[in-house]
Amino acid sequence: MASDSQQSQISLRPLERDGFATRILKSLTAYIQAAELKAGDRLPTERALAAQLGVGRSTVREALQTWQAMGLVQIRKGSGTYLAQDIRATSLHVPVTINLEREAVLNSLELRRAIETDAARLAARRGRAEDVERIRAALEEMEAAYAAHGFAIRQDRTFHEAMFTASGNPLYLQIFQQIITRISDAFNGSRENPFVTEPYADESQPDHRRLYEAVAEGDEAGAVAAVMRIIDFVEAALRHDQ
Amino acid sequence: MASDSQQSQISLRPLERDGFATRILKSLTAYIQAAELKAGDRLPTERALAAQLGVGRSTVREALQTWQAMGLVQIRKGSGTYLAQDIRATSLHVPVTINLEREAVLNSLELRRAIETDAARLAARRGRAEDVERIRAALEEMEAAYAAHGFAIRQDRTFHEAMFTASGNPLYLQIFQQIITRISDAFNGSRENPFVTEPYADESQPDHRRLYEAVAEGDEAGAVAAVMRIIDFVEAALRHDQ
DNA sequence: AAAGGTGAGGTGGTCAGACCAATATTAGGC
DNA sequence: GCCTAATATTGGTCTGACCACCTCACCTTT
Repeated sequence: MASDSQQSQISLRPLERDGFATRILKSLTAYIQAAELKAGDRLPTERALAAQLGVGRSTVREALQTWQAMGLVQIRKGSGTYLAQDIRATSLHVPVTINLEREAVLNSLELRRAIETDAARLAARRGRAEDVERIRAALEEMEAAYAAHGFAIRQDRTFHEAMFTASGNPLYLQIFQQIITRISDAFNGSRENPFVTEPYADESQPDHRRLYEAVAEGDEAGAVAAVMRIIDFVEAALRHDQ
Repeated sequence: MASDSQQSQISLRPLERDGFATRILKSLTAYIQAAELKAGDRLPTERALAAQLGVGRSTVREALQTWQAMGLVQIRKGSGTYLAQDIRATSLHVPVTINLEREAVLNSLELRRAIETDAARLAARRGRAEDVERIRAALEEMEAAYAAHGFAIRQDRTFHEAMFTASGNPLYLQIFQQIITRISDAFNGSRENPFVTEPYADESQPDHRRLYEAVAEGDEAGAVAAVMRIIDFVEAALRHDQ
């Protein structure tokens, strides 16, 4: 019986006899590394891949389709297949399914608060000059855009991305970019006016500057507090809007 | 000039003329909902889908391949295609790419600390009897398994999943299941002995019980503290092991 | 010389039909 | 009744064809 429990716990499954698709992707990964292809570069054509790999074109297509689903490549009809990310052999690709219930945006905001406060704290603790400089640049662009047009959605996103980058934990940036913003986009995409949070922007604008200053000065508590206030504003805007 | 900047900000792109694949998936989603198919159920055969949708079989295959990449279906040669998740029309599927550098596990632990402390706090605040009961059941199973075999990896995971469920924010559970544990698995898979944290398990065992008690009593601070100690042990084990 | 229009070739998108390999089902023998 | 072998079903792959779209060089027009 003890051995039974053990069997079900020890991961004993290095079998996985992959189909062609998996092998093609491995081969392609090796090729991409060897050829030093970067994001944006074009891959060989489907016909060329099929010929060089010695498989049918439909098989190549299914493999590439898989990569597209994982966001690794972008297939453009009539043009070619392009790398969408820098690919390394050690990359792990996981699909995440999110049920867009009514509270999905508020839930994502809760998640954002949890990770962004920590990210701000880490950023203030590290205080790398290079990171601080990038945050400052993003901040000034955001303030300029806001002064000019009254909104600065893209610049705001860039600012927070710089924050997450400065935390030194790439997972934070990934979750922000690939989960939180996508939920937000999906939510905004189904509404008439996507600029839900704009009327509140001028209230949170000063806090963005305080956040930058706190990070620059290594003030962890101040950075966390600034993030809390910023997210409070977003949350208030959302609740008011719903 | 102002209009230029505005153009680049306002999202003016509701075009996206999807290929067949996307339309097939939409149609399939509707069918699955209408037929009330649940996870584990078998989908119609590729040939049947092609005939009913009026498209070629290869097109159906590419669409299903996409779903498999997203983890929605499992395709079994010679048997059929099976639903791997309950699918709703409102589900959002995002691919997340993680670079498994050396520090990926420590990074994932940092992420886990950020979201699990918040999840524990929320769980203690809500204190739903049903959730508390499930946590208790998982705790007792874990303690029993640990007393019997000296390890309880699966039960430990179930316990924490019950915690995340009790938080009321499904995003937390998803990130734990689909990102954190997969990073951990990928890391363990490449090592001789996957039970890295086991020698430390008996130290963190009491804290699991304290975490349960804090949640049951609505003690938010106590729950957060217990999570912190648990993750401290895991982190210590990791650092010691590396 | 610069702007806009045109056409040929390249590339992904789709289809049909065929055969293979793994699995599931059925029919047969004990 | 149970095990086994023949058969049917289903996904996996290949081929070759045609279409729709994009690119880009070439040409016309201004």
